[in-house]
Amino acid sequence: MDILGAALSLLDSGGLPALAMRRIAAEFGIQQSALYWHFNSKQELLAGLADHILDQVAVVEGETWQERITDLTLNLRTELLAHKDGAELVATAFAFKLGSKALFRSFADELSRAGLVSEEAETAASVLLHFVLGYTTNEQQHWQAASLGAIDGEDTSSDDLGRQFSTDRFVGGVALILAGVRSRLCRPVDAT
Amino acid sequence: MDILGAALSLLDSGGLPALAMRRIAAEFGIQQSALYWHFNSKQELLAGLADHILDQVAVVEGETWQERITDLTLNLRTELLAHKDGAELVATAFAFKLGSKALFRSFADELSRAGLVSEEAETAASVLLHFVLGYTTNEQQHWQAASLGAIDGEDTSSDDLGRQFSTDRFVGGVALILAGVRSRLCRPVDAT
DNA sequence: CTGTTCACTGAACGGTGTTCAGGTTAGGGT
DNA sequence: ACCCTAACCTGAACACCGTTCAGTGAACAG
Repeated sequence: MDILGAALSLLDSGGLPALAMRRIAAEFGIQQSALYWHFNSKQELLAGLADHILDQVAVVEGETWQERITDLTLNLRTELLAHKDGAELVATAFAFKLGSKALFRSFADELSRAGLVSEEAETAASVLLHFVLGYTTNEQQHWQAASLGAIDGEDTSSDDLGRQFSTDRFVGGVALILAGVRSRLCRPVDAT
Repeated sequence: MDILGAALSLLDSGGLPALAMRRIAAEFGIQQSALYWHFNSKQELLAGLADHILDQVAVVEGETWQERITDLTLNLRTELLAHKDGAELVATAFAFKLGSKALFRSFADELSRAGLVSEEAETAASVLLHFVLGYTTNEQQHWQAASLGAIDGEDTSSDDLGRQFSTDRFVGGVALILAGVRSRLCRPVDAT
């Protein structure tokens, strides 16, 4: 299924607007109607592309569970930022189906292993995922809009929103969530 | 500007797909091209509609700051669920511009008043907003898909994802974040 | 030689956001 | 009474979009 490869290179060069069925088909050297033999709809194709991107997130080897989860969020963010409109694509595909449930399980399992009961682990995984996807989507759109405005000569240095997005801000959000997780660990007396 | 009123009633009855420029114009009794005198693009119209929806979130009067913030997230979620595709609309408009920065400030100010330094207050506000928007978007799409499947006779009772969405799950996520916030409050010695 | 499945073509259908030149009203300045 | 300017809107087009469907050819099993 190298159609997704063609779609990915199209995404990298032109962003989400470039992902039209006609363009994907042309990039793959095919007629647009032929795509509907491989995918039932464009939404399914995009979901497949999102999964294909998420498959590339590097696996993580940290000392403590907090390092491992932080690294996982950072790797995820890096992979999303690696493709133009990558965060928005994955975020919408994630909403479409429960999008790459594997990723959700990665977080939930790590949190379970850390000592959370499964329901709280899933809650925390949900909070983490929504933050990573939402924050990174905003961040990426901000940078891309800024680089577009730079061409048009917009003033971007006095942009006080600019300091709102950074790796430090990002890990700050993750750390806040993990602080909440820690408080859930100490409470039960029989923490195995 | 009652165009937004026409658009809102159209959203309530038909969801996001009903928000086509032609349909909005027809509902308002106007030609579609006339909409471009009032808004520069569809995206601006949608952003205005999102703001119009967010203006309706009830103001909150709680005892403690944690009650106030929890109530604020609940009111926000309620307002998003009140309109078909409301959560998705607001989430995408929120990404477009910093969408109703007023809402962000409501959270950040409340957290500042609780005793967080301003940078951490903004981080926590960001985490809260992304969770509310992301979770509610997923939740709404799940219910709407389920009510569509119910017509087609799909089995919805054995859906193990069904238990993933509820008010309790939602406040659980908020509570987890607030637990993280509390841990930030006790750390500085001179917590005023 | 026949039949079936796979992979695809070519052409169309109905819909979309956006643009643009031009028309219509209302109101203020002189 | 005149003109001008601004607000507001029309009508028609433009260039796309996702999706469908009847048909074509190659590969391959019996």
